[in-house]
Amino acid sequence: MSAARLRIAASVPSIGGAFTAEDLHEVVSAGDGPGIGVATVYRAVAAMTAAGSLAAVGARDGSTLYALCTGGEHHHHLVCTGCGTVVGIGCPIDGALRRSAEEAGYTVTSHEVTLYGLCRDCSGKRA
Amino acid sequence: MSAARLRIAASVPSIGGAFTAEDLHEVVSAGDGPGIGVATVYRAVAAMTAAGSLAAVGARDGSTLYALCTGGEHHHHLVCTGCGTVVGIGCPIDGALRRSAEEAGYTVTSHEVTLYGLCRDCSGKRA
DNA sequence: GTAGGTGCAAAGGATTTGCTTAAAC
DNA sequence: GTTTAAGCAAATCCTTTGCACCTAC
Repeated sequence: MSAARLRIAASVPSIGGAFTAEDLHEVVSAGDGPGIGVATVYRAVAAMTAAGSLAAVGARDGSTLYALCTGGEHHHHLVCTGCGTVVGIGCPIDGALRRSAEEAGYTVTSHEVTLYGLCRDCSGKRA
Repeated sequence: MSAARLRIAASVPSIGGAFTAEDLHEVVSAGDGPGIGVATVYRAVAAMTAAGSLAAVGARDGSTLYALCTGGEHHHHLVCTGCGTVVGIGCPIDGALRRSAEEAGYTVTSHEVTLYGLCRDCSGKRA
């Protein structure tokens, strides 16, 4: 792995939640050392998404939101719309739903599930 | 409702499935009468989405996919990746999942669920 | 020595916005 | 007569790509 990708990978956890490519580029560029190009950030994000360590968790103002993702078993994400923190959640696409889809003649090949809400802190601040 | 919106609304069912704004503009422009601007199509789509008669059902090549949506009760969509046909499905976000989110300190405010698969026809063609 | 990655800048595409004109109530 | 929307074009924004250079194996 190259130095640029290492720096990018190291910057992701410091954001602590969902981020856009622009956010990430900003954080990476804020660090020391030479500048890192936007294209490199996009390429790294694409690579990490393909590798399963990042996941797209929605969009904000037309740009894609990404978040750190445990590469483990199948799950989805719950994003706090207040602060951007993300937690993993189980997959709600169970046998019954899949079966009803098959009764309609469909073979389900993939699915996307994302929940949005407020975390404890943001919920409290809002009250 | 204006003539342009009427023509746009009338064109949507003729597509018979998911479509991009560009698709819709093409179909609308293919009809008789004067041309309809791209901006008008986007404005109409936004209005119909806000009204609940259209829904965003994913993306294709960076452009948003829309589909006709019964404005009725809460549901989600299953999109055929072969031909673009869309069927409504029940919401799998049940009490258990919501409760587990609340145990994590989150108040769920909204969610997105989209399934992708192959309809009977496309599944057959593929075999 | 070669393959892959980087940086910069430019290209590409989708969507939005400004402004003037036309239509509806 | 006023308000709302259309139409056209330009602008904006996110993302991808081309290309020359550099680094690592």
